[in-house]
Amino acid sequence: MLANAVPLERAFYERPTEVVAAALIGALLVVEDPVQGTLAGRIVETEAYLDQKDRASHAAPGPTARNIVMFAEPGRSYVYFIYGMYHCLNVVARADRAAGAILIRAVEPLAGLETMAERRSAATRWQDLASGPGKLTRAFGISAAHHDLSFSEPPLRLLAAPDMPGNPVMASPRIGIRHCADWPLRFFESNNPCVSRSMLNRTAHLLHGVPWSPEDTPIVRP
DNA sequence: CAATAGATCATCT
DNA sequence: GATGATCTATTGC
Repeated sequence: MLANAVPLERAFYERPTEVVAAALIGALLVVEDPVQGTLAGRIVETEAYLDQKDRASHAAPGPTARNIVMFAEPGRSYVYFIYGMYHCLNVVARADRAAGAILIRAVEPLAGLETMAERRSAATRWQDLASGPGKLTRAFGISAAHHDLSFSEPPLRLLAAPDMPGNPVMASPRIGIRHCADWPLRFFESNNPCVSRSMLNRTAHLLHGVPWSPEDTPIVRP
């Protein structure tokens, strides 16, 4: 599967952030570990973080030392450290020259499961090796060393979704934020056991056509 | 099941 | 000095 997979090209990332976030569902994340070899997973959950009008986004205050890559070249990584303990992996993407990034929240492990299991001893089933943004970076060994790298060459690669049947994509509010908590910018594959938390008890809906964006505005904005 | 506490630090006010 | 795009263990129904 990995042998025939094609890297995502620049045009893929140069679209509205929420469109790219939805389109990443089903794509393959591949990380070359210098010691353990190839680790791979199929993306099953993402969240879009927009520009200054999105108060939940790191880009909201405008460019700073930490978030500057969100304003820079699409198709590169934005890795940050949070809660004194975890790293989060983002993909820079947007249509204009504003800012935007997509948090990779969960993947379905495909290769390197033994390495992931060693690093994620708390996981009791393979579906939970990377079923959350912090779990994923721990399983894949992603750290600050992976910040601001291209996704088009090792050690970080994003490959187009293989021509495989996948379940429908759904949208819901983002998780773990205070501001703009109603914006439906979380995307996940329905009925996939590798999606983080429970998708129940949350208002999720099937994604028809392009994802919602703030300009559409039926949602109550703070 | 659901709710909560604690770990732990880079970043920004 | 407070905050946070989290995870895990533990407690209580």
